[in-house]
Amino acid sequence: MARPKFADRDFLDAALAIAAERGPLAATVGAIAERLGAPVGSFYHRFPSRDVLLGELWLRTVLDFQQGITAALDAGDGLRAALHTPQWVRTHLDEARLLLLYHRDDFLQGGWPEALRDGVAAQTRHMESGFSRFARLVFGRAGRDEIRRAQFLLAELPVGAVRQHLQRREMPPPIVDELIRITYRAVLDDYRARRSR
Amino acid sequence: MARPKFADRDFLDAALAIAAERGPLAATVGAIAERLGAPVGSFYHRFPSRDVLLGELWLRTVLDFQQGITAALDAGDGLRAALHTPQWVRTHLDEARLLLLYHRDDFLQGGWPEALRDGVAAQTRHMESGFSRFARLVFGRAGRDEIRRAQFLLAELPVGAVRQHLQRREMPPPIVDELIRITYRAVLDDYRARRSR
DNA sequence: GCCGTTGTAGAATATATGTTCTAGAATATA
DNA sequence: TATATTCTAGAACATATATTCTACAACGGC
Repeated sequence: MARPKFADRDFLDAALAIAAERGPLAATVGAIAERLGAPVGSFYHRFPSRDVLLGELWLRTVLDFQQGITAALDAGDGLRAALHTPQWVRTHLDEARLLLLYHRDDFLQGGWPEALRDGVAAQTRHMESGFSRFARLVFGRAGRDEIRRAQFLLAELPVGAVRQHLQRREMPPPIVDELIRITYRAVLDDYRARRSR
Repeated sequence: MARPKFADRDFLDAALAIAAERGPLAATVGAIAERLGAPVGSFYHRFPSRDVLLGELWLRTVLDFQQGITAALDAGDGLRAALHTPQWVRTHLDEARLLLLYHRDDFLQGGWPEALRDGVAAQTRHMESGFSRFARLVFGRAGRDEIRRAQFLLAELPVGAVRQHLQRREMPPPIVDELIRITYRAVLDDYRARRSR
């Protein structure tokens, strides 16, 4: 066989760099190949379509991100799970821009490629089970209200607090963690107060 | 002059409907004209470019949104300002999707058209002065830390809490306002506790 | 050393989309 | 009524981009 000059990973990494810099739309097949010094033919030798490449990029990124949250939940530490987002963002600025500044579907021209459907569905399930676990961990049960609060503490709050810094391509300052801590405690206290009434 | 069949507003509204439904990318000149039953020639008779149309759409929407926050600040009611987002979202679902689910620049192909630069700069200033006013209102001063907290309470928190509902095209339920209230109070209390130490 | 396989290389193709151009209809004003 | 102006109408054009196609180079096994 011929000596491969480029690996799958190279294309994924190039796409990540471009997407983090100028948005996922800028990650065209031409731009990716050019950044790598590769011909577009080589691209299509590895990936059946641009959608598959970007889909895989999104998936590998979100899985890496979720791993930290899952680990915190395994350790029974809800606050650490909520603080994982700013932490992860600090060590994965490019990936974080990709993941937290855009929607899943902004990456794709068509819908999700058949080959990735299962992966995306599994990711969704994993995320939802994370919310349930969190709810049970900190609220003691996982009813509708508890899950909604879990989504808030685990996702909306940390992502919201981090967004403006991602947009400026800067690391989230400590005040971000502080705001998350304050809110985390307040929502828990409120829940307990409500229960005991 | 010939009888106009279409007004500027018609094109803006058509673009809004399409963008709210399928994202700003789907608001192509062709799609907008088709939705209106207008020829593309008529489009370019009114707007010098697609970027100008989408830029104007974004501007008119954000100005409408900000008005409610400004009114609340005028009335000296910080909590109402923070709760304005879910309120406004409930009565402006399409506009809210446009504004809160996408970035300013996702609308445009090129940069901001010269004609809109001033408007955007004015909007930015208005927003920043809103944060300052809020900081002074609820914290008593507008230093770096107070402004950061203001951004959190006025923008990141409410927008974050509302996002998942926008994505599902549903009205934010009351729990959203509840979470905002809880967090609002907690951040204020924390600030006062910190000051008195 | 020959051949099939794997990959590089980049030209060619198809399509989508923003923009311009040409033609003609409707209306106000003279 | 004649004419300039404002629009409608949609074909024509340019460009960007995903994808396919053809040619060839490197390497492993025979």
